[in-house]
Amino acid sequence: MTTKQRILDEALTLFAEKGYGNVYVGQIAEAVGIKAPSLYKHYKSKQDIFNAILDEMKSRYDKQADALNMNGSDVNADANIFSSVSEDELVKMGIGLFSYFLHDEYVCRFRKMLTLEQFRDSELSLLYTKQYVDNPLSYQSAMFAMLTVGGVLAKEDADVMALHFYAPIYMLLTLCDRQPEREAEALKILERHIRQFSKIYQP
Amino acid sequence: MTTKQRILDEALTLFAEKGYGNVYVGQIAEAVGIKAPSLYKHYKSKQDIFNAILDEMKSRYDKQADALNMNGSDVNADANIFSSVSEDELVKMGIGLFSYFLHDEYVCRFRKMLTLEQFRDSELSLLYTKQYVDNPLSYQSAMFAMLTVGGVLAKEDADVMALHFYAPIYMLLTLCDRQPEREAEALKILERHIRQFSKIYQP
DNA sequence: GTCTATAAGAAGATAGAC
DNA sequence: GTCTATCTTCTTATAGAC
Repeated sequence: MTTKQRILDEALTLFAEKGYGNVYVGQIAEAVGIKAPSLYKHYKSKQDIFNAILDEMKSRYDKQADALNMNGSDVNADANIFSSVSEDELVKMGIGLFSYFLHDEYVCRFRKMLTLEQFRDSELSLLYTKQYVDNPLSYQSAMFAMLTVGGVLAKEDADVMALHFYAPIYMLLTLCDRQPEREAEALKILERHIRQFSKIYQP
Repeated sequence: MTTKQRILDEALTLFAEKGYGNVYVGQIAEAVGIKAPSLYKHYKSKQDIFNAILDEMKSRYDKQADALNMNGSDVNADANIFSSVSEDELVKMGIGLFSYFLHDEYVCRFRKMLTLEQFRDSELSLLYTKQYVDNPLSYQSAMFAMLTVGGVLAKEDADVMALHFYAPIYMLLTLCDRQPEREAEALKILERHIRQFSKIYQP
């Protein structure tokens, strides 16, 4: 990993913990193992480092969405998979999504950073909403629409089903960002949530 | 309103917008209409202003919980009310909770401030979780437990029912904190959520 | 590319007049 | 209780040697 990349990595860690305004370039430099003035050979300002993190995030986004099948376009291709999903598979899917968002070292730090900066810039507001609200909901809505057509789940409004499925995952995720010690508890209620979801939406 | 109170009020507004570390005492003073050094006749430091906001919030908490019947202890006393709640009343309750949290001028600013400071201090993490996760869930869990016993709703796990009812409200609330322009849209999906919740939990 | 030295300015807080 | 003036420290950023 080059020094230029290490700067982004350490800066993201610090921004996620303290917020942009509470991190000083000297701290980033120290974390990287160089002196503050050396940073300016790689980035022209502190804001430039922040922008580079944002750019890197955007370039990683498509890969991430593909890995989770969450970019929307693949839903129809996955129709065969979804047309026969079982309760256990739904549990696995929900826990997998939760665990990925919570533990992926890059995704997790980036979400925390966005959480702390979300009110300062409308670009960041939109990015947060897209990544953690709109995209998961629209992907899952398409999924539940197919599951209802396939007769796996009751024929109810798929947008609301997605909300019922995903909103608890989202709330527990933000809870664990604040209080990682509550992860085990969150996983338990998460499983109970999905099993009950599966039960109440039986056709 | 005294100058001392006006300082807290303007500081809270600024902290909720920018975060503690991005607000300077001069900005607070300017918002109040005095010069920075004058602040120090009322509070001994910037941190002291923040602590005073936290103290005020704690003292307001009980009144707020009472107003919403959300302090937990009154649930049993409200058994008569809850034993016969209709779908429309459930919608009204959900929208009322959402609108109160979103529009109460004090609650809203305080929640945004906590959002921006939640990772910096475990006291603030606990406070956020208590106010916006644990207390609403435990109150509603008790409510749904009664509604199931009363035969109004299906006899399912009340903790999970509370999660299904409240998590969408929470997610839409944090969405509107970021993007107030989406409130109308949020209210529509919120009503659809509660009507579908009522339907799928029919006994 | 990294360092030391330092400029330039911002920010929190104090002193003391009024 | 508010002000002006000032202190001290912190912070970003640049200059220039190596």
